[in-house]
Amino acid sequence: MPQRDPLREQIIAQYDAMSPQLQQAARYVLEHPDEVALVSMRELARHAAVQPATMTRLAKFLGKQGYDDIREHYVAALRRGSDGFAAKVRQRNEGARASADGNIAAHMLHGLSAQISRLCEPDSLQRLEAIANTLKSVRKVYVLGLRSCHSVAWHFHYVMSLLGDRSVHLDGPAGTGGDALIRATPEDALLVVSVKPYAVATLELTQLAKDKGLTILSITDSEVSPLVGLSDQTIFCPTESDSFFHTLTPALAISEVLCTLLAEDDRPQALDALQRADEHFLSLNTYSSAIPRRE
Amino acid sequence: MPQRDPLREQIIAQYDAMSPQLQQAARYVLEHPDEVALVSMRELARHAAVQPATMTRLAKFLGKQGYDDIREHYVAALRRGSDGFAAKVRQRNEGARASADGNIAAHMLHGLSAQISRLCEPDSLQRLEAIANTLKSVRKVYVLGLRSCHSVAWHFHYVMSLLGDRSVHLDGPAGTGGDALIRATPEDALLVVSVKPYAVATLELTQLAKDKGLTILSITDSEVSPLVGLSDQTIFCPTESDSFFHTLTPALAISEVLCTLLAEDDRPQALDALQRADEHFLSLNTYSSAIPRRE
DNA sequence: ACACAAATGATTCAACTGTTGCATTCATAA
DNA sequence: TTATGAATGCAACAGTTGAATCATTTGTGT
Repeated sequence: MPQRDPLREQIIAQYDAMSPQLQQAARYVLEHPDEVALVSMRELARHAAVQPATMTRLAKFLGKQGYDDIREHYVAALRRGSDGFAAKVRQRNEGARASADGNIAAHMLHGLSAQISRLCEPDSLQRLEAIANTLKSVRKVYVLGLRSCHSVAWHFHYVMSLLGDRSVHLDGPAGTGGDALIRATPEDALLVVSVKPYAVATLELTQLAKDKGLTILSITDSEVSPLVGLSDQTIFCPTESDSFFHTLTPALAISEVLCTLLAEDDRPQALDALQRADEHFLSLNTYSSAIPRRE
Repeated sequence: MPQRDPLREQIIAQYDAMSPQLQQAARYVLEHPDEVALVSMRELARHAAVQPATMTRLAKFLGKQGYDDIREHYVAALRRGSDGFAAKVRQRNEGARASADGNIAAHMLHGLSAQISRLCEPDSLQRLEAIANTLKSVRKVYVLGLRSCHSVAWHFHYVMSLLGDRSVHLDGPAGTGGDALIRATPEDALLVVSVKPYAVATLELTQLAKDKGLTILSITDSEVSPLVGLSDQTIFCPTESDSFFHTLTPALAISEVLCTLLAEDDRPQALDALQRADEHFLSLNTYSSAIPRRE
């Protein structure tokens, strides 16, 4: 499928020699080749969060005479790709063959894609927004997810911790995970993630939080999950997959959507918090090279 | 192949009512739809042997507000067409736009769904299978994912740990995460997950593992990720999302697919391992045994 | 601490974009 | 023929494009 693309290869080859801004521009070009052909340089630069001049400089850096040389390349590629439908038919066939060959991976990915897209049903969206609204209004958010759900809970907490200090992750070594609930009040909420089989510790901690008067929000897998009875609000994530295991990809998607809704609620504050996080990590040398700019 | 194109049909329907010049312009547009998206109006007019103004007039004649409406139509068509794989995605996107009155959640979920479905491209599938094959053949799998990628790495390790003891998670308190590499040998592999911005510690540990002769497999976000140069095999996951944050949902999907491929490789053994895990958890009362009755 | 070079941001400019109003041409009917 | 109205060509427009220039910041070696 990947037709040889000399310019693309050239960009990759010279990438390491570029300045940070040039890298950012180059990376965007690599990831959105069609856009280069379809929009103006300035718009491309805006999307890449880069100065327009940087695109020109990228062209010069690659030895081209100007940005138009780059665009011309991608225009030509797009022309070739779209007109001769021989290429397209070939692509289709390859894809079809791959997925028909009893290819587990393709089948599973299709399934995941469908499950996530099914989360767009009105009912789910409504629940998502409702939970997001509750999360906005509370003082602190305690996040609980054990065993397989740890990844989802942790990720939610991690993103939230970049935005402020309202999130507390209920986890820790030596069974101390629930200790943070000591200071919880009825003005707080517990976001709990659990899918079948439901860990006893999760249910117990949830019950404890409920007794303390916290608002219980849950991400779980079924109407008959034991969490439903304990929760004020619930959103359901599909977990069925081709394999022995439950999938947590839809649950993670839900958690990411929640984070986005929360951040979007107060954009300026979110941007401010992220700015501060950036500076923090910069001074700690946490990340390699440049930290991506946000607009 | 010609998907339903309302504008095209409209042009054909109104063709007979057009003046000769308009017909000439319309004819050229019909026969070279890509050109409309790829070149300027004046150039298009030149190729069609028509006055520039005629193109504007054609747009008005079709009830559009201006030429840009026509161009936008063909740009959109080209965007979708070049995706090749995303015939379904197209429908979804249209649906999303219709139902999304600024609905962030729906838009984001649609995007995630599309990204995952794009992983079904032959190139990605091939990389997935290749990595799975390598993973099958090695002695131990060390799993590394820091910061935002922790969730993916941890989840992979968790699932693998249910299947056997071949997986080692490189994480731990007090910066001891890399210590497990002490006993690593060239017969082992490192599965490393990292997306931009790349944590320095991740790159350093990966380099260390590479020096020790391990096979390096990586899940990362770009051809120009610093991991590419360090890795024997790489699979790419999209990370773009509507929000400030990168999304890790596609990366998690990839990791789950890898787990499935590994488990599927030796079904009986996987089932056996799971059986033993079940018994273990049962004796520990880890999971809530019965789903609570409700009426 | 300093100077120096590279990288980046801001400003400016000529060329080009799509659009519009007006002049010209053309076909047709009286 | 001439009058009439549509179709067409032309020229000028405001806005945008990609590029060049200069000022400022940033990083680096001494």
